[in-house]
Amino acid sequence: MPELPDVETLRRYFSSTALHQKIESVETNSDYVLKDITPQWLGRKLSGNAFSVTRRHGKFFFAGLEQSSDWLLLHFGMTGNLKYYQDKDEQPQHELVAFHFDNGYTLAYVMTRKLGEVRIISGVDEFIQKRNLGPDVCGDDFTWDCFKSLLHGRHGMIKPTLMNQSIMAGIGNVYSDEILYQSRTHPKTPVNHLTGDQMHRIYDQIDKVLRTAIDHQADPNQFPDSYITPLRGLDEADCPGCSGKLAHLTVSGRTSYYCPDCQELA
DNA sequence: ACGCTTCCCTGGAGGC
DNA sequence: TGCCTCCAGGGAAGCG
Repeated sequence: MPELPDVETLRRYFSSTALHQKIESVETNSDYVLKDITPQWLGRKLSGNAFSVTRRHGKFFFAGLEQSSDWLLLHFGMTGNLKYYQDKDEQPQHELVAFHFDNGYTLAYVMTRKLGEVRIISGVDEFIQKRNLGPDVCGDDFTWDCFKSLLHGRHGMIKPTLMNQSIMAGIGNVYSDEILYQSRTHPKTPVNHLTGDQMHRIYDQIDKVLRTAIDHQADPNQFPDSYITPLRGLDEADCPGCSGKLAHLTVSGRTSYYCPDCQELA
């Protein structure tokens, strides 16, 4: 479920392992995830070069190159991961693309369900514009005033609004549930029915929940006891905040976990 | 403008 | 054991 905290954790992993090493070759085991490029072209673009810097916007990861203005773009879909390894017997299953470095190590782009994306792009800001991505919800420009104006005039339900990457970038199904649980808001609340206080709670919890998740390497098992993310998928789990049970419903085609008592629909 | 459905993909779970 | 169906979830596309 790579959402913002997962991708940020992967970005840090990439930065701590794969920077400033000469890329010897690039091996593509499934070209399904390659968009607009061939394995040969990907290899030609990267071989002999080195990654020098990383960026993230929402759920998109970018690695800049030392001797070129191009960027490698990775999107991790629902099941994407990275693994840096040396021995061949450590090679992960479902390694779709392998970046081989001249120090003998390999960085693997791993994904069971192939709903990911690998591209070479010429500019990050240009890509963000072209994809029509909203501001990154952990970015400096995602202020309270910004959040207010993004919601202004909208009539849709709050959960799909938080998940809409062209309104704001980074929140997916799992973390929208946590943010709404922590701010005691029903996922189906129409945006124009939110009170000012409720909106402020949601804004505060976007920051709090995502930073808490990043601080714990996006591992739900390490999240605070007051969080419901670790309880996803359990049947009739106890609500951490009241004596009731958690429930789930479908909102715009996705399963939403919530507490019917703590998150009443106004 | 918004929500709903369908599709993409694959592995794990549950029913028969 | 094996087959079938459903589900997970990010995102795009098409429809009403």
